[in-house]
Amino acid sequence: METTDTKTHLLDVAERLFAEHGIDATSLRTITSQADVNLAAVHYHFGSKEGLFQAIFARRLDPLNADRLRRLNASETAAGDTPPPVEDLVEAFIDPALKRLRKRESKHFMKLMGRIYSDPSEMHEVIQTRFLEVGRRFIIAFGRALPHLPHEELVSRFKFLVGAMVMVLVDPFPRENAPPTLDETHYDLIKKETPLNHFVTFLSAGMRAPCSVPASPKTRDEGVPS
Amino acid sequence: METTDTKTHLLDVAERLFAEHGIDATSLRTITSQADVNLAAVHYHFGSKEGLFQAIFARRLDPLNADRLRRLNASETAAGDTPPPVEDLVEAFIDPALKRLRKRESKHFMKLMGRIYSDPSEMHEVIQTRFLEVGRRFIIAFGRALPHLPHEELVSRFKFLVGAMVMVLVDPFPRENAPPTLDETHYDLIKKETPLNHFVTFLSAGMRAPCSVPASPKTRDEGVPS
DNA sequence: CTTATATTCAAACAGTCGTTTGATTCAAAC
DNA sequence: GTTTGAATCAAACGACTGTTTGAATATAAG
Repeated sequence: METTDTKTHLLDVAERLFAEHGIDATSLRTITSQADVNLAAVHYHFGSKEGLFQAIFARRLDPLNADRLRRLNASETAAGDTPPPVEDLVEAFIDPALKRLRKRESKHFMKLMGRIYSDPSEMHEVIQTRFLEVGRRFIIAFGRALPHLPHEELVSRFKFLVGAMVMVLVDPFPRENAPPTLDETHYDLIKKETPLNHFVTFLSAGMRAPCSVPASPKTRDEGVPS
Repeated sequence: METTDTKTHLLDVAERLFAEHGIDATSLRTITSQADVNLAAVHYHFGSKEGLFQAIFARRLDPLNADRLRRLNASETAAGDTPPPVEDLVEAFIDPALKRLRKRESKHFMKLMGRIYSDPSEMHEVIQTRFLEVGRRFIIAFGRALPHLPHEELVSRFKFLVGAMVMVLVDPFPRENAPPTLDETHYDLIKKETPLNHFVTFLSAGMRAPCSVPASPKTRDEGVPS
């Protein structure tokens, strides 16, 4: 019955190292030595390095997306016939991620997930596939709440929203653009994480903005000024 | 005088491969074979793989940031005593990047830069150092345009802005959440890039949003509600 | 105890990596 | 022509990678 211990221990150590140093830069020997298990244990329990990677995502990503969809459904039923307010949609998408970022258990995974968004490897399409349904559902919901918005601009705005979230996942602390002062260490670090209401306020205002003018006449390609 | 040809050729091929497949996943042998130069040429001209990487950024990042600061200064002098409108600040920050994204010359580099933002390697701090002054200047400018905003929330919002931009740099096309249909290939791909006015509209509205309420009483950490 | 199954282990495999070396080619200077 | 320095080249270096193997060990069943 030590199997489960070895497996979960490997998952924990690997997701932390993957998040901190990247996937390619983390060797199986580093993982297994820090986890105090034999090198071959990875292939015995997960088949390969990519199997280990996929197991990490299978463990955490599905509950995260299920949480998002659950809260989206709750907002929609609570709103009845009318579409739910934009704030609720933003919060239903963002808060499940921020909540996990605050919890020690999923902290490293959320950073890893943020990193994966801008990774081109085959790992990318794995989570992109898992993310597809959630993205589709939220775009539909935002489209109902903002029916005046052209579909193309709606997709752009949802991408901005995801980008803002990813940036916070990768680098959760709203650090000053200067090295931290000494008395900052007295603060509880949890309190310094980007708060949910910052997210909701900013992104809801952006989502609600009127449509862009079809073309900005100034600052075309470059060079010759108009 | 073939030195310059070899050097720039190496830079061009390397920045394309780094952007497409990642830095760790791109070997020097892949680069040199695609560039039709000898393997040792990398170490002769750049000293190491990281030297090559830094040369790629030295070539493109400083002009990009100089462009941003030039436009920021232009907006500030045009506005006189009053702070420039938020739209101009957003555009001064975003447009130099989007402009280069449209140009074939810097297209791959912008994607590479977007990827670096969520990379933890030592490369990250290299560009973070170069980015520091620009970020500081823009945060000051936004703070003048939005004096009612607490500094902490201002920093959060600027991070959202950067995150939205990075997401677009990494994945420039506002693709549907479905595989592209056949007739999409008839469109000019340039026309499908995320337009600047989508950016400015969304991010200016988010920047201008009123301050968040200090704490959202609902949905605290989890479990026990306060 | 014996058998069978699941797990761990040390050791090696074949391959790739960034880097270095030393000879060779090339172009301009004298 | 000779010399000098920069530039290119094939070849190898040692280290590290993910993966595989087969024996050793533990655990539980018959």
